[in-house]
Amino acid sequence: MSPPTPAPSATPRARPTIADVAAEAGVSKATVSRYFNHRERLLSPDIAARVEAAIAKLAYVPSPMAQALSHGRSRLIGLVVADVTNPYSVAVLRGAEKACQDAGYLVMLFNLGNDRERERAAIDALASYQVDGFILNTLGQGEGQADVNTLHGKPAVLVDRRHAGLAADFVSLDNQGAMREACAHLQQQGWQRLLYITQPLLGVSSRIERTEAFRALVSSKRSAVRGTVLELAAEQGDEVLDQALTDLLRQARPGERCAVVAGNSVVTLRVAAAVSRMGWTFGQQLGFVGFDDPEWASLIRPGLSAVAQPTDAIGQRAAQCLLERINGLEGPARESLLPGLLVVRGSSLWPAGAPDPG
Amino acid sequence: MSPPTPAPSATPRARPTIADVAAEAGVSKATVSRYFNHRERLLSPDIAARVEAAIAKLAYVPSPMAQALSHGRSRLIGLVVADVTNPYSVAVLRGAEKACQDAGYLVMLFNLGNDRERERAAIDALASYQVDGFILNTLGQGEGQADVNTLHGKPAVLVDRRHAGLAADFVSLDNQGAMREACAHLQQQGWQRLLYITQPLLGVSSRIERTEAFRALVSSKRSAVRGTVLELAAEQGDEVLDQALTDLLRQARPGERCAVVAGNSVVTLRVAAAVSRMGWTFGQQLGFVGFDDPEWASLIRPGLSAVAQPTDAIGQRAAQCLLERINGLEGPARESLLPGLLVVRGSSLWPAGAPDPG
DNA sequence: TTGTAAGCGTTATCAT
DNA sequence: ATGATAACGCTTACAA
Repeated sequence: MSPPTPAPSATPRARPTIADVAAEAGVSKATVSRYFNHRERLLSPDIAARVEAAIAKLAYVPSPMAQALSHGRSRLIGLVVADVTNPYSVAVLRGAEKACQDAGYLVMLFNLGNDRERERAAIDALASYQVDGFILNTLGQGEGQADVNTLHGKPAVLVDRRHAGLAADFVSLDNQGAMREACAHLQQQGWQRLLYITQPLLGVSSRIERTEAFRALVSSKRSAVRGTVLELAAEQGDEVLDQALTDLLRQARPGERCAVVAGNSVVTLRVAAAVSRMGWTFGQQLGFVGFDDPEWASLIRPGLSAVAQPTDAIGQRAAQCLLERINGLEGPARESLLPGLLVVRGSSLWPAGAPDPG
Repeated sequence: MSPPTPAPSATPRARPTIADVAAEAGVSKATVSRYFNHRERLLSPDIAARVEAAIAKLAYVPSPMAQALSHGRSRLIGLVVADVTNPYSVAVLRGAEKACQDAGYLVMLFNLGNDRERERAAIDALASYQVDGFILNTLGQGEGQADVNTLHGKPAVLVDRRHAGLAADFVSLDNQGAMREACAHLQQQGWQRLLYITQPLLGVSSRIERTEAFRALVSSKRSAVRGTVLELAAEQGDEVLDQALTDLLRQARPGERCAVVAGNSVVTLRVAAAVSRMGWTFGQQLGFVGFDDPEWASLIRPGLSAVAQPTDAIGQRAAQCLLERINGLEGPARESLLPGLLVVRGSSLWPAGAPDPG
């Protein structure tokens, strides 16, 4: 309907600015800005309509960077991950990213590559982009440890790992409940001698909590099972693990059956390799339940039982918490402990033909 | 040494700006800016020293957003991933992210969640943040397909998947070479009847290239092996796969041994599950080589042979290409095809005790 | 209700 | 070699 309006500038390719829209609509820049920010409160319908038409015609989109510079909000969320290679982190990331996108935020990712010294640098870099908040799944240890000051006054939510000096919202698997479920299931199936294998604690809260929960369970008066803990470092050779498993069986009392609880899928992988090396079969010589439920858990005969983490929900909850804080919610740090799901497969079942556990 | 200098402003917590540094050093803002941008060319040593001291004292860090607004560069790289859940994508992401960080760039991540319609929205969102370039690992299909216009004049590099309408640098596994190596190995080990299983092609270039390479190999005059292709969709039930495998063996000529080549680790997972269902053993009833080398490949007895992708190198090369373009490199689109690494495990070895393949 | 003008923190073009 | 000053695209007092 309207005649084509050749842009006055020589380069019509550049993104239109708020000034272009203002000119097109015959109003001031402020009015266009108000169209986006305070439309209902203070803008007459006819002017609003003209602005809207101009915006549509020029396909104008506000520049978040300019908005950030002026207004101080960037619609950006900084996500710091200890290790993108870790499937758990990625799964959480996915949930968080989705929730953020739905709320109109973009996620800036920073991967620590497991280098704890880079944590502070990561946060500073993100902060320099005026991110509105942080989602942190990091070590929380070492030189560059994050503290309240580092966050430049922006809210943060911690995922999976608490930080000593940081009173922020915290979202994680209910480690204690998950451990209780795993051990109760093993015990009920007749596995009485348990070995919990974890990566080195190194101050990582989730590892510590799982280990403590395990210790509490096996040392409780009412508990019928015995238990030991093994910290297994990546640098340690397979002999260490093989030896530990051999010892486990050797030290069992007559008739006492042994099972391993793995602290996460990294450990699960090593245990599965070890069992393969020994020529054992899960559910026979050795029972097994692992934290995390990797896609290949059902491929290891006769299927690895696992406590699946609600990773997507954790990510979404983290994003939700953060967005609430960004929107001004005050109050003390909150804690969301989400329940795990015990997936029972062959590795933890009492073998058919064996004497009944009851 | 120097006496404490109480900040004149009431809020000493705010990040220092270039103006603060200028005041502290007793110079103009322009001089401070020059200290960062054209230090060597035009700045006297003594002034430079004063500026440097002020910067150190105030712990000043330039604001990338303001720089982006003014100068047009954001030191940001937009990374669009079809699916963060895909370990391949993540591995590449990791390599790219590392290279970008080393070059002083930050990575903004956008996950499509395999929704091809969101590709355009992702690029627009990233572009609105003035990203200096794009790394794209996407579908390149559907409504929101990226084209040159979408990129807002910013350079892009394509990873793993070509786009029809996009003449950008391209980095990927050498699919043809990898397929040749996989098939040659199988043939040499005596597997003569091959079934290539791929996810539905759907216009994805890597899938198409692998499939075409396979077809060319098995139909070549000099080839001693026969071959078939199966497109297996996620929606299709396991019966389809089980039937295909059963047919494969049934249709083999007497003495002809059958093997599967899997197009990626998703397919590998399904094939491994199927073989487990049938009670077969890899390397016996069925030979196997898969594209991608997931961490659990060695756990499936007797070990799954695989063509490992140089994911880290692919990511780094992608970042390198992009940074070169950002720094002004002109010229036609380049192609980097990186070689895969054949990892031989039991699944593709001629079983001991079987008649010699030679 | 709408317009004017002063920032936000940089960089770049002028002068000097 | 250094200092004003005008952008960059937007928001928001303050005026009208």
